[in-house]
Amino acid sequence: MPPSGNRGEASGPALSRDFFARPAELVAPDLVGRLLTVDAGGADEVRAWIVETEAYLGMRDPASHAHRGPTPRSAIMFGPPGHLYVYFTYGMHHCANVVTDGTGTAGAVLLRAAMVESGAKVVRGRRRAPAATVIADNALLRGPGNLSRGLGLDLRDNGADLCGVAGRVVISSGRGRRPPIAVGPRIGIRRAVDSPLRFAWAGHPAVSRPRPGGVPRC
DNA sequence: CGTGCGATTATCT
DNA sequence: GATAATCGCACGC
Repeated sequence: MPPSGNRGEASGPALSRDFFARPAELVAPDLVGRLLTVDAGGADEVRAWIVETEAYLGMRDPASHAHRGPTPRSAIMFGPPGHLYVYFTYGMHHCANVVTDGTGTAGAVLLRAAMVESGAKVVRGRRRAPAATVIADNALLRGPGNLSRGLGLDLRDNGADLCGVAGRVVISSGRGRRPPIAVGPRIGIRRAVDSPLRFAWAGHPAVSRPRPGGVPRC
């Protein structure tokens, strides 16, 4: 149960479209520490702090789905910033991205992990764990597949506007200091494996493994 | 601590 | 027909 009436204002204003209209490698670290809200005000509301992201640089990035130009799948990344790009992979997982850069220039930030702030019960209901297994709060939204599953994001959310008035998904600025950021190479890709485009909240227990470089152990 | 593997299907060549 | 921005479990050091 939410402890007390912590309304949306405590998380700061929603990020504007201008925030996303920058190169993905700048937006990605800037999204770490922001608050993600899904289904605000509804019975399934979930709020979570973004703790890990990766930047995909469009046509100049061999690892980006947009590398070879627009296709039916990648077209959304060439559109206006501040929208969701959700894709299905490995026959069973969805991954959620935020579209960046200006209209006509492809770019995206993959949301890799988040820490549940409220709505953990809703998330547990979506994660299918083996019977008698309890998933720790830290692990509920750890990994891009688990994050999308736990937040209920799938292909129906592809193209959703993050900056609209009544959108299902909103990212707000948060309050207080920016968290310390650790940087490392991206995970699970076959090409451009060495580019340091993975960004994480340094030392945060909800970050997926392996932890990016320079993070103090424990 | 690390590496390896199978599950399962939308998307691309 | 091949691939894949994953996950969780198995196994070895």
